[in-house]
Amino acid sequence: MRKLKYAILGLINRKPMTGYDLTIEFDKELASFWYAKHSQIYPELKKLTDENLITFETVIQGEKLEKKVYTITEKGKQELKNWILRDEPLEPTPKDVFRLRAYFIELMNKEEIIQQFTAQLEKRQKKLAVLQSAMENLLETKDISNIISEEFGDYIVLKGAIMREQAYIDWLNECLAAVKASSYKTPSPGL
Amino acid sequence: MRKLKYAILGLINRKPMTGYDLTIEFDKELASFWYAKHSQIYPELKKLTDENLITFETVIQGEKLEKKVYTITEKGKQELKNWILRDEPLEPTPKDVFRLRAYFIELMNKEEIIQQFTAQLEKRQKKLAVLQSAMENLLETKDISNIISEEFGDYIVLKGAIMREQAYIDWLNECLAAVKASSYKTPSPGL
DNA sequence: ATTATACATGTAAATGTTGACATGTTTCAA
DNA sequence: TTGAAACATGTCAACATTTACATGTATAAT
Repeated sequence: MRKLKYAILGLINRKPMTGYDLTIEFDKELASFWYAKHSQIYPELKKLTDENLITFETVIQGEKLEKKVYTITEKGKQELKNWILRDEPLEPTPKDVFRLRAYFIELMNKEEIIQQFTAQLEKRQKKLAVLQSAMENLLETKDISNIISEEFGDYIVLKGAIMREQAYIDWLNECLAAVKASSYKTPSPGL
Repeated sequence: MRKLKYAILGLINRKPMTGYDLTIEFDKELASFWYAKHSQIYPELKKLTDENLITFETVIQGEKLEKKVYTITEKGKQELKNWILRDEPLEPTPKDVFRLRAYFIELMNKEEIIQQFTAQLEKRQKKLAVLQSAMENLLETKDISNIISEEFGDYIVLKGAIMREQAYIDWLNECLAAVKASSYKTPSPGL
């Protein structure tokens, strides 16, 4: 599968980067659809170098701090272009711990259900707000008129992330409304 | 983390099951938010048994086929109830290979983009249709009026899956509309 | 009768991922 | 000037997950 391979190849293809830059990029720009820890990135960079898909140049930062700036090779570009056009079957739906808890709703009483769903809703709303302000910023600073551009790629995945979060929030609100409307009364313990 | 532990505990809490039953359950009922292969399930059942969270009874099916029917213990129920009320921070957004490809849109030309997004749209629409017919069936066969019930749990996660797929489809349609409306012309090769 | 499919349970090697350990430099603010 | 935060690169053990290997029974249709 080697998905991390293509995530890294795609990023380095955009512009030469260090392992540290990749780590930041995964945390910031790709966070809404991919992530990787530095402990996974550095070994993968070594592997890609061994496979001649990337090369690096050691650059001295300041007095003595060495960093490795990686650049994609022709071979790397070919593999990347080959991957991007592959038509693969739909992945299994990703795991979601909150939905797993929601499925086992029979283990909670009405108050606990409302508490759980409300807490989740608040977290999701905060996340949505962050995405929306990122979108405002993107629209102010980037030109997305050319669909064959990194900027348009940035735009559509952010748009997708906002729509996904909104749908999650809509679902949580629907669940909360149904639960609150329910006449089921939690038996008072000890009465 | 041991998330599979709680998925299994929750299912066995609903009713006693074999490892095979769990495998089917993950593939069918839980597919929209969890999954596990039998090669992961059997060792986990062994572990949960060692931890006294479940016990099993060997049942003979037909002449000699042995199956192990697992039942949750009191200790298992306690751990499950404890887990369901835990308030944990939002998980990182799940990885999504299609969004990763979409992000690197600059690697495709207009025709390729339309082809990729259309193919994805068709797959998602088929998936949505499956979910919608599952919902029709659920509403016909199950009573979801009691919110503290397995049936209501089944209902809300299915509702959530439908809303999530619809949002994905809406996003794909928006992307396709933007791409098709774009005046950017792919340079004809060789002219 | 035979055969395909579903039922049933496991293990082992490889791969993917996380969390902790380990080390050192540079920059900026107090 | 000193201390915190950011910059920078790595390894290792443990855990999670997949793929392949491995075996056998029961049932239903042909």
